[in-house]
Amino acid sequence: MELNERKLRILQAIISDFIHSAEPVGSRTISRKYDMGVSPATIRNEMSDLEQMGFLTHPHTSAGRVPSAKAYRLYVDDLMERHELTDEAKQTIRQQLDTNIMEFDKAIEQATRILSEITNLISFAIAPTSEEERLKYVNILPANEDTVVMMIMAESGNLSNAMIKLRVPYTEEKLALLSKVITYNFRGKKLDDILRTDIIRSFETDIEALNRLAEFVMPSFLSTLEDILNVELYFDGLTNIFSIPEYNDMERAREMLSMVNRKKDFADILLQRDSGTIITIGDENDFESMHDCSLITATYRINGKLAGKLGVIGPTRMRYSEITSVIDYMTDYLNQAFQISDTEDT
Amino acid sequence: MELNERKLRILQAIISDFIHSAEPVGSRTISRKYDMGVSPATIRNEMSDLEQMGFLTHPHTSAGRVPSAKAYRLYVDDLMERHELTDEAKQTIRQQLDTNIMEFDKAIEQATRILSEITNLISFAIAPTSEEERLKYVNILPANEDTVVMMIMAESGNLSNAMIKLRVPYTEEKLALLSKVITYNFRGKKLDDILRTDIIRSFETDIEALNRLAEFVMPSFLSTLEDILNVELYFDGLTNIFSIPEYNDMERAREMLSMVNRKKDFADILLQRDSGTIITIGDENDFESMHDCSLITATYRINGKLAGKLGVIGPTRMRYSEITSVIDYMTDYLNQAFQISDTEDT
DNA sequence: GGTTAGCACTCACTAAGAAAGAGTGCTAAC
DNA sequence: GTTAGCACTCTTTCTTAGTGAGTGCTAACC
Repeated sequence: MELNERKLRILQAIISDFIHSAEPVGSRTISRKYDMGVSPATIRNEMSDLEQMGFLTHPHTSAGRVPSAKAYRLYVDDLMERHELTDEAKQTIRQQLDTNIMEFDKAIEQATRILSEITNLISFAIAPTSEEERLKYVNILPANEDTVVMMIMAESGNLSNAMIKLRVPYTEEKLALLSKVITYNFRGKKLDDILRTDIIRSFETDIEALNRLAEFVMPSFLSTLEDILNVELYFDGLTNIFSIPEYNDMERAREMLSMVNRKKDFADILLQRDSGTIITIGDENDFESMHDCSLITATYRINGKLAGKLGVIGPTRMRYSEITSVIDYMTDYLNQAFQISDTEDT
Repeated sequence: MELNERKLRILQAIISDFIHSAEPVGSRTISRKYDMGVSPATIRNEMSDLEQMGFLTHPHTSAGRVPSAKAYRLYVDDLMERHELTDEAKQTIRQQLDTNIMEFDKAIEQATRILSEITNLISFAIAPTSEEERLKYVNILPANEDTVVMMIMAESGNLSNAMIKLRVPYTEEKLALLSKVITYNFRGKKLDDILRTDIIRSFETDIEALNRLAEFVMPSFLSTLEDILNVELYFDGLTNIFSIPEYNDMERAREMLSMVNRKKDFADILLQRDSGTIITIGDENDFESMHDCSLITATYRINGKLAGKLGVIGPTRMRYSEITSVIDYMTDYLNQAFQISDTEDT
């Protein structure tokens, strides 16, 4: 059977109606609202064809039609019009994502927040995977009498701190010296590799007092490196679930949130996805538990290299067009903002 | 009417049964499970008295009894036995809260997580209010070619970073100098006061190049100070709401989460509370929307001065005894861990 | 041959009624 | 003061019937 012009128009009408109403769409609704120029009966015939072709389903005999994953796929690939963000929308995003005063992890967190606010879905972001991450320098500074703070800077600009409680006295000079020694030893090495070396052996200085300090500092150094390497996962808009009709059922809402709560698993799902803006709809998702969700992710880059992901998860019925536009705009913006050789002039 | 021995025993039985079952408790249940030595009829009479005294209510004529806020108050003040944490429980908490390698804000965040896991309720913490917070030093370090990172250390050990994108070239020496100048200018001053001064005027150096750098740095400096002063609010265990029978009703679950989502308001509620371990039950809470919740908060201190709060929110039916023990143990531990003159030897 | 009106049919949803079960409240006897 | 007995209340669950939205089929129409 052929997917002719009229069938496409009807399908499109059904999809956009359903996306907004969340109610199965009947033939009369279409003929009334979308001015097809044919009677409901004709539309019914077409709908019946579309159903046979796998684009529509029936919750039950006497209900209207609901788009299938296949229909959304067609819609996303061919039918939907590209949504252009208004200038105000763009400006709001830029303002709230003011990257001049943010480290990128804060910016990502903020992006997640904005995204859930705009889309009314659950949004998430995963920080860049940093297997290639290399150490830039370490800096140890005094905090209190018996506490120091260690800053670890990675080449990408990824930054992490640790407070370390020392059991030995220190002076600022010694800290500075120790920082230099550690930096000298490990600069330019992959964090991953540093973690794998037998650090206690590889690290040796002839200065006794420094070694004593290092004894306290090294464990924190390692665990902080681990922290940096751990993929950080951000979520926002979890309570939006209450305004999504698909999750009016307590059981489904719980299921959704518990899926999102198994952060390790969810991070794996994200890490496995290809780069670029990817939409997976319903059973296109590899995981059983996501068979009636859609997932949209896009990749952002820090300095053109490290890549993280930003996206939303929700019911298959979602406003794909607007949402992808927002996500794309945000990732574009982040890419620019965290480009190392950003030489634009303002 | 007098609250005699037997009435108290019955009340206690009802409360502990209801705390675990979440079902209205009938006279037969009490006589069967708690071996009162009297018949259900007698217990019914006593229950009727207790109801008249305001300790019990009736969802409807033919249901069992449910403790009122007044009953929980009595229970919390007089009836409940102090719950002693097991050594394993204590050890688990200590292990997970390993403060040797954490700044206090991470520790607080972690504490919130542990608390919700143990209690199966929604837990929260508010970072110390820092009106008295004073600047210790500022340190600006290179990050990338055109980006630097500014570290602001407060006297309490509160630490904050900002990445700053410069539009002018810099050298490490200049950054170090600028750090020193800023530190020199503002060291020991209240963050609050620094924010209020006309910073551009008050801050002047005769070195032209430095001024140019400062131009880019100062806005970030200020906004980071603001960040530190903003009370940070942590939540965890939000999805626990699905396993609490009181929130089986979608509407109530949403209400609960939306209350907790209005972070500003919720922070205000917390800030208004007295210090120490405070339990407010049902309509003892000032806010209408919290009239069927109980709130338990405890105060922790950083360096004996700055005080934040840690606690849980849930239905009035909660395991007060265990929960307060856990919270108290955690705050005690935090107090010790972040005591400035901690001289214990291990 | 495509289009349409007409109509029987399906199925979710709602309301109303009936039956069951848990628990109270009262009374009268112990 | 305590208890057994029993009527009564109210929720919960299960039926049953009615309603309405929407389909699917057929026969007529252009």
